[in-house]
Amino acid sequence: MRDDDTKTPAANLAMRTTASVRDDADATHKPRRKASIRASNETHLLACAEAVFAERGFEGASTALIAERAGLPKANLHYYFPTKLALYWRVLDDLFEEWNAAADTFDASDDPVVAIGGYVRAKMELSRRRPLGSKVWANEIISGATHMQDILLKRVKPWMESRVQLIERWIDEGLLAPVEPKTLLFMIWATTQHYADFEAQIRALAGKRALSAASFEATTEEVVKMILRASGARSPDA
Amino acid sequence: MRDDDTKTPAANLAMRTTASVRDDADATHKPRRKASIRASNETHLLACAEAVFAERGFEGASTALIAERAGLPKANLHYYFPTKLALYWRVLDDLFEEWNAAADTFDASDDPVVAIGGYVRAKMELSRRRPLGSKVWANEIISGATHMQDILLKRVKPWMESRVQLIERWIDEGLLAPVEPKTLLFMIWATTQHYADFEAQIRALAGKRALSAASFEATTEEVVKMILRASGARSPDA
DNA sequence: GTCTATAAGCAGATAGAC
DNA sequence: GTCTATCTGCTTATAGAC
Repeated sequence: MRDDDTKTPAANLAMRTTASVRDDADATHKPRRKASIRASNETHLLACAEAVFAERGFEGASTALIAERAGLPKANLHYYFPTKLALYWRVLDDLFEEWNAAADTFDASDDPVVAIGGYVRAKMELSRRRPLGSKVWANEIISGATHMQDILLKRVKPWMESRVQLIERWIDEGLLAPVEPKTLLFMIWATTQHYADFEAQIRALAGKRALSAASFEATTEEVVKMILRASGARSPDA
Repeated sequence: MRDDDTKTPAANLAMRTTASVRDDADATHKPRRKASIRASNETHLLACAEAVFAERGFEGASTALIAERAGLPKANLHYYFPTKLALYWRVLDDLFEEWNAAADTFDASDDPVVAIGGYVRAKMELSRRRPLGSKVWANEIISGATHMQDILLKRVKPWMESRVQLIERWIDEGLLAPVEPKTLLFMIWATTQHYADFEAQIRALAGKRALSAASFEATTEEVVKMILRASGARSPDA
């Protein structure tokens, strides 16, 4: 009944939303309580797993440490997630959902200044709100992205290709400088994710205050300005 | 006699250059041969260690795997490097030396177009030539930079602070847009290192040809152009 | 300087009582 | 659904013959 835990992240995406309500048809209150215990423990374990995978990578993370952080015996972790890999896949799934939500902001407007600016802000906000998730993603890619080929090829690549066409259209319309679209997208990803992934370096070099709420917002606007300048974006004439 | 292997990376920097010639005063040829065997084995082990640390992070890497890649018994690895941590520190040391060499290009000219453009090219070239090293560095920072505090605080921070002053001077002279200097430096690091660290993602999204020599050179010039535009750099009037 | 054998401990995963 | 005890194998590091 927990087959979904052993499938790849991409296969998992389709099934997961229905999983947490599968017992609700039952008449007694026991299944509902069980289901909510399950949901709450799974969520908690996923959050702790995200932190440990971020700090130590997949191979370096131990299920014992994840369970300890969650305040549960290691055997409970294996009750909810049969293998370390299944747990890891669930973490990657959740991260892609957030990535996907931010990606939507790219289509908020036909004005490249609004679209690109909004996307950069969304990615910066994601770095601020969920830096551990960004680190897990980065670790996975650095290690060769072996567990993410499905997500990259079936989800990220199609998104990128259609955004490349949109950028090329903007260039044709004279709303963007003649940039290589992929280079622009990579620059946006690299720069915004840097504030999550390289947090420790920024803290060491620029001091703790560099990551305070007010300072982070100012940095976000700096990044937006620089990316817009780099891309040569201008708003269409009204 | 191998005390240097157990010190921190920063302490190591000062001693290492003299270490490999310490037996040369000896009259017999034996010490020289021994020294060169040592040098060659150490170099080989360091290269293999860099690859394994890049793929799996510090905690995930095993000395057994490093030794196997080097074609040596594990005990030999421990003969040259007493602990896994000592080996890791030596790898980080070597990486910082390369980082430092690239950093020098920033001072090649008083013209911000030449200085910034040259630095971006040097960092891109480093990403192309030694992607594994960049990945080890990234892994270390993502994991909290616990083993790099010395290098960051004593070496990188002073360099950054003096470059920040240089950038502020350029802004005062009207040769750069009024950017936040640190944000510009972080954007340069993030964007250039992305081509090493996120190699697997680029390959999956843009295809293998994206990293061919000709294509990489074209991308480098794209990145240079975009960074220069982002910073609003212009050459001083002659 | 090389390498087999092994110590001491931690990893992922499971059995089975409660 | 929880948790102790345990299996099996891999981890870092060392001993000691050659």
